[in-house]
Amino acid sequence: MVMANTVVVLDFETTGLSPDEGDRAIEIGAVKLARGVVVDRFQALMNPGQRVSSFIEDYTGISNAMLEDAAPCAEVMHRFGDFIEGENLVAHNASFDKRFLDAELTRISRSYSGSFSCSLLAARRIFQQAPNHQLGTLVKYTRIPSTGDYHRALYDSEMTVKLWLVMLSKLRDQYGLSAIPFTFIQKLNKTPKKSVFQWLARQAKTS
DNA sequence: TGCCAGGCCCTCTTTAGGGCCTT
Repeated sequence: MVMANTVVVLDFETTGLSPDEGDRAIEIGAVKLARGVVVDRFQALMNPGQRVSSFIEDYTGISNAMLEDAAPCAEVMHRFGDFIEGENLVAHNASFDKRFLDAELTRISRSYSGSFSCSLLAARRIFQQAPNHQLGTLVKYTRIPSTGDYHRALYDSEMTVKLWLVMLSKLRDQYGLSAIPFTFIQKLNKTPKKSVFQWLARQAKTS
C-alpha cells in the first residue's frame, strides 16, 4: 500500500544519460516528506564497477577514488529499496531518475509500489515566466536560499524539496486549494500548459 | 563544455523537427 501523506524526493548522479547504453548510478540522495515536513534523509555513493569519465568527475565532484571506496550499487540499492517502500516519488525531470531507479532495481530483482510525479513538469506549468526550468534557475527564480552546491544527489534533492513546497504553497495561496494530494500534481502535469490556469481555476471552484 | 537517450512541448505540426531537461 502506498502512503497518502508522505512523499520521497530523490535524485541520482550517474555515469551518463542512459541506462540502456550501459550507464549506471553512482550516488543516490533522497528526502522523505510527511505533510510538508522533512522526516528522513538518504544519501549514499555507490560503486558502479566501471570508471566514470572526467566529465562526470568534474560535473559532480565525485571522483573515481571516492567510488572505489563506496559500497556496490546492489548493496546501496537494496537499502534504498527499503527506504522508498510504499512511498510516492518526486524528482526534477522524473523520467530521467525513473529510468535509473527502474534499471538499478531490476538488476537486483526488486520493484517498488509508488508512482512518480515530476517537479520539472509542474514548474513548467506553474512558473511559465521563469527564464528556464533547470533546478538551479528555479531555485533562484523563487528566491529559495541556496549555497549553489548543485550536482550532488542529496543537495539537489533538498533543493527539489524546497521548490516542491514553494509550488504547493503557491497553488494553495493563489487558487485557494486547501488540500493538494499527490494525484493532483500528477493531473496538473498532464494538463496542457496552455490551458493549465483555466484548469486550476476550475479546480479551485470545485474544491 | 559538449555528445550519447527519452519524454515533453512548441510550431512555419500531426506523413516532422528541434529545443529543453536530466548525468
